[in-house]
Amino acid sequence: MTHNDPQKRYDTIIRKFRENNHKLTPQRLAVARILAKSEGHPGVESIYEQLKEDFPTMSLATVYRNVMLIKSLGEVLELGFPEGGNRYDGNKPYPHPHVICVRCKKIIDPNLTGLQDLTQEVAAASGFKILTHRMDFFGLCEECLSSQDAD
Amino acid sequence: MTHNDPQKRYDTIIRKFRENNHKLTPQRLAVARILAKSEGHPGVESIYEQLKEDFPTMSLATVYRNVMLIKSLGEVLELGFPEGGNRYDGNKPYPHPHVICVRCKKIIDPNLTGLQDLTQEVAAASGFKILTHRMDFFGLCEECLSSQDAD
DNA sequence: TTTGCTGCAAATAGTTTGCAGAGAC
DNA sequence: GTCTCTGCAAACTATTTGCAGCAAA
Repeated sequence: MTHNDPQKRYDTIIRKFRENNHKLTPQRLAVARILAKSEGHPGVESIYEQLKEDFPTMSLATVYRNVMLIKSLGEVLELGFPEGGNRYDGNKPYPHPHVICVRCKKIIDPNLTGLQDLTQEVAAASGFKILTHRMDFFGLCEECLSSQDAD
Repeated sequence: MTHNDPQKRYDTIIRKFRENNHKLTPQRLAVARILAKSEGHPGVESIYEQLKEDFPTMSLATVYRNVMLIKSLGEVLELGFPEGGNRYDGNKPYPHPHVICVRCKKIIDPNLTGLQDLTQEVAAASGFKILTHRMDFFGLCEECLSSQDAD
């Protein structure tokens, strides 16, 4: 429930690449490495910035394509936002609650002990066959609460 | 908890308009009327289509501006989606769970009895001051389950 | 050698904005 | 009469796509 081993996650993603006959390019492996740890739930722009150091010619389009590829393999959870700037979690690629700071955009995984699975109840109440879900809590993190300066 | 009286919701929105010195144009009132009942959680495009009958010159920009105005008055809940096509609920303009059909895009409000408020627990677990939340369940509605034809 | 990948630039689509005329009050 | 609102079209921005050259296997 806490944090998975980034190395194991990385190995799993690479295995999926091989199983599906995708070539192991340096750029692709680098994207996988960042998603495997997914520190801070990075966005495409953040991944791009991290990679530009090692790959000066790196293109944003390549980041998009590889993140989408890994998503299509079921190895990254995409947190899309209507305002744009999607965020990714390749460390825990299954639905789970998130807490999002509306000021600094930090995203963390809360440790909820008493969270029963609502899926059964929702299915019964709605008649739907539930496939997935999304649970986001928005607020201010401790840091942003302390520094209650202006915007 | 079920459905609010559209007339009362409409009156509330109009009152907010007056209180904040916004002019009561026919287009604005028409948007408010549709949001007050919010049947099926309409999107901007849907509102636009409904209004074009009465206002042949109606512009999409006007719908956007008035929906945003009503949102800024706290009288409509915006359900934004990363794929675009935001949906609105002016009948229950406060956070509540939604069940969304991934095929026909229907959105309903499930009647969840045993839903304790997780906000307290999330706040304790994360240190955040929680301001709002979003809870979406995605799946297939009964109609789409029955007609299991192709896409 | 073959096939898929990358980088660049152009295209896309939902939403927002500038501006001039129209309308609420 | 004043000031906001509307309608139109252009702008905006995150993301996607076409294409030619390049690299993995």
